[in-house]
Amino acid sequence: LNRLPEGFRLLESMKNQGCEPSVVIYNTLVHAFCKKGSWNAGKRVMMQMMRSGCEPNEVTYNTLISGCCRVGEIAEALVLLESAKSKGYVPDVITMTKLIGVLCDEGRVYEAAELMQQMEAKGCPSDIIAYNTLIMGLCKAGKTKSAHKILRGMTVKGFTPNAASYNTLISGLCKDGKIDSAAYLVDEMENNGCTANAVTYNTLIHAFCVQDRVEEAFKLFNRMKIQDCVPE
RNA sequence: GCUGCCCA
Repeated sequence: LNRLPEGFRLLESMKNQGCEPSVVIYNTLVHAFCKKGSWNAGKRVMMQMMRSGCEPNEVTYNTLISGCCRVGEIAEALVLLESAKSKGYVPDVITMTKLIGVLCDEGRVYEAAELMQQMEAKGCPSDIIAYNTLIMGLCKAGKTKSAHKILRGMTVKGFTPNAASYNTLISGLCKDGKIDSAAYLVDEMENNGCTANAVTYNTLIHAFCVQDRVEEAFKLFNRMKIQDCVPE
């Protein structure tokens, strides 16, 4: 990583020899900077590649947007998203999910939900993980009720909630002190063909213990053994 | 050449 200047020098000599660096080479440099946490250096590389007549592609944008998300630079990420869109690029679900997650972390859940709406409207299909990320954001914002609504809504859109979906909501409810609703969700998840796993039980057992409801914790512990789910 | 989710 301290050899980035060398990379630049190499780039220069390539150009001097009339060998134009490919997009992939530029992207590699952008990635190196982003991994280091300096998206702005990455952006400078992008500007340089444009100056040399090499158009950034989807990967360039995905890399830079991810780099911004990694350090919580939301404003810049959104700017990049716009310029990507203006070039007709559709960032992939993974990049979008990172943005959604980072927006949620900042408490900007509403914008996150909107972003997801937009991508679906664009025919860029979201997926379970994107939904789970949003559900988590809603839980963190204390909106467990909306989170539950989303979880039910995703079924309608053809996505089957998985264990992580339910675990996220269960965890959110527990942190909100609503252990009983959380425990009830286990039934709901199993009625929907989703098996409770070790994370599910861990979450609930921990929550019951914290509230000194040890007998109930034990009940779950036994149930988990009956389902031969490996305790951690 | 980029790559996202659940408890502790």
